[in-house]
Amino acid sequence: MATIYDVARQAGVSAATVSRVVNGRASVDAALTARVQQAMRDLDYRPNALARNLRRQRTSIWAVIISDIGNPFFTSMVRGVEDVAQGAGYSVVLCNSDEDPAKEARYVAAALAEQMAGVIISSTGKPANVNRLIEAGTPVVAIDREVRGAAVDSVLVDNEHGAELAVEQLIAAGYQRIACISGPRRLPTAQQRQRGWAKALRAHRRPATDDLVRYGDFRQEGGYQAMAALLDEGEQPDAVFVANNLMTVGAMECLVDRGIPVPDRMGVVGFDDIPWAHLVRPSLSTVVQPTYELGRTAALLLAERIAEPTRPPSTVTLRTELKVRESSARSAAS
Amino acid sequence: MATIYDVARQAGVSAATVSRVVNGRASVDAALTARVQQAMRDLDYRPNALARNLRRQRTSIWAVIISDIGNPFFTSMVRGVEDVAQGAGYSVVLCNSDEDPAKEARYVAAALAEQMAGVIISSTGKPANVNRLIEAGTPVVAIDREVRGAAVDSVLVDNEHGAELAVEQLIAAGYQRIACISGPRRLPTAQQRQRGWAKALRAHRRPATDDLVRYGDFRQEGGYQAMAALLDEGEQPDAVFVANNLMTVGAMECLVDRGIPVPDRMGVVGFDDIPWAHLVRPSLSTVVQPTYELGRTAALLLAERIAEPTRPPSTVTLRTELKVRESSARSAAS
DNA sequence: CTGTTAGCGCTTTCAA
DNA sequence: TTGAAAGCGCTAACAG
Repeated sequence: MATIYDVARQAGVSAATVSRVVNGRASVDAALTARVQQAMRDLDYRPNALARNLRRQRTSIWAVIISDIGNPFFTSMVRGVEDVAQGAGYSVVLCNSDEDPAKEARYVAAALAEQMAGVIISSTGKPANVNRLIEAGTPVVAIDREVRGAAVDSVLVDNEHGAELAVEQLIAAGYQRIACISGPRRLPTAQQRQRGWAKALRAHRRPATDDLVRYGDFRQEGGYQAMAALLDEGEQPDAVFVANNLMTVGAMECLVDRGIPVPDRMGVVGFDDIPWAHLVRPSLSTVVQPTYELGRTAALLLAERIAEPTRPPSTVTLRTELKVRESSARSAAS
Repeated sequence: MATIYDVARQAGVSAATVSRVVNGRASVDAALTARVQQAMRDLDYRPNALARNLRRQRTSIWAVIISDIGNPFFTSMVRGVEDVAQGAGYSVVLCNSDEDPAKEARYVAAALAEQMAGVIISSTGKPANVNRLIEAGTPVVAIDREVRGAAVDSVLVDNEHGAELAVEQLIAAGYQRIACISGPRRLPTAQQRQRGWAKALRAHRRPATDDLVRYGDFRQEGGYQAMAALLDEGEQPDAVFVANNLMTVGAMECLVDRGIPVPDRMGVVGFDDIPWAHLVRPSLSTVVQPTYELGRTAALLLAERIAEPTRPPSTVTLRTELKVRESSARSAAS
């Protein structure tokens, strides 16, 4: 690999001049600029970002640490981040923590060691990881999941309200015993959605007892098992609110396997959409989150924090919306 | 951020000794080691990877450049890569080229500038990008998509054979005019799958003419449009082989919208599975790829190439398997 | 406008 | 076993 000195020699100038040309700096003589550019082409010169970053004490890469790359939720979120990042001159790399705090810790350590310019993180729930970033002075924005015990810019959605909407709809459709498949207890999103479920039920004087709740892992398999548990353990719900998209798919799968017709014998509403929700039969009613906007907003916030590191952290909460499809619209009352 | 010199001062040793401790090097006196470790803890010292990498002339990060993070195909592939990488002491970052050669070029440039230890790439089809890596001496492995015009380690699947299996099954089920929704013309995977379709048809003396082929973009929307075109332009196929998973979903969507019953009036087989293929009604028959294994194998190949940079490139081809579900199993002959 | 010089933080000879 | 010193490739003062 050619270095800046090779280029300098070839062009008959100093390394500083090459550096100026590379960085489009102030008035370098046109003739020299041309010579340098020619030399760079001849030598196929590529600046070594490692050296540059070391010297500058900053990089131009953002890390997005997501908790499950298998969740389509993140697909469009990442696009939102990328679009903003690119406009602001940053590259984005994705790190998949797979809901594993240890894996997340490794990526946080890497982001720190590599002096990443900023981090957007959908936390697995360990505030320690986020705090490590903050203490080291790395600009960071929490996305999707609030991080308790860390003063950090955050972009969230109104989880509780979205869950209420979902349950209200099930109630309006005439369902009586509405269960909840919640997520990992440590995750605020799961807690908030479960709380929304309970709140809506209580508002209508319906039971919102523990035996109507099961906890999954936010994966398809977890949804399947939670649904099975609900069915097997004699609670006899006639509807279920599922706190995340992948688990909703799993729950549906279970219902299909058991031959329980949806929505007639079981109403289903899930939190967060899936791109093919309407292809599934019956099509899935879901609480839709503005995923792209979530990513965009987080990126904007990150850019602002980088520009102004000392300003107090802010939280943006985006609205969710209920999309009623077939799975929650019973044709006949029970 | 504390530097190695801060630690050295605090522990009353030289920076070299700290470095030795950090890197677990040869015999450093036990007492000194203890003092250094204490100092590191006191100062919350984290080695600066930029400086280290600059000095060592290598990093411990692999970049995986994928063409569409929205495709579940990549989810499990990435897990395969991560599992091997971690065992070998590397971190993995994901870059989403979004099927855009320009975006891909940017990530290749970044990988080069950041002196990434290796790259696994599902190419958008521009050999130039891959060649840039090879010429710069960066270890690289092509995954899923062969790169023509580049001598590179590759992990592929038997696309042509998988497509043949799919079409054979449609023929066996009694379908007569079997269309093909192929992918971007520039992509070898699309070409190979289309070729497999044609080969199977010819083997049975069936027409495999151009008017039975439409080209999508490997996205859901493209599949929808291609299906619509097939329907609207008077070809009247009674079955369709779709060259990728997302497009299969789009095609199904179109069929639902048009009220065309699958598999009775239209048989469908797609290439590459989706995690919820059996939830869709009718459930989707697909050619299944060993995605996790694909990732694993690519990672293994990359590790080997890093260890032995001069060995000739090798290509590993993995087998596909046909999973027959409802969408290709017509109950009554036409 | 251009070149000289001094590091960024780390590792690695080379001596002691 | 330990330390001093050089230098990875680049940028940013500072002179000229």
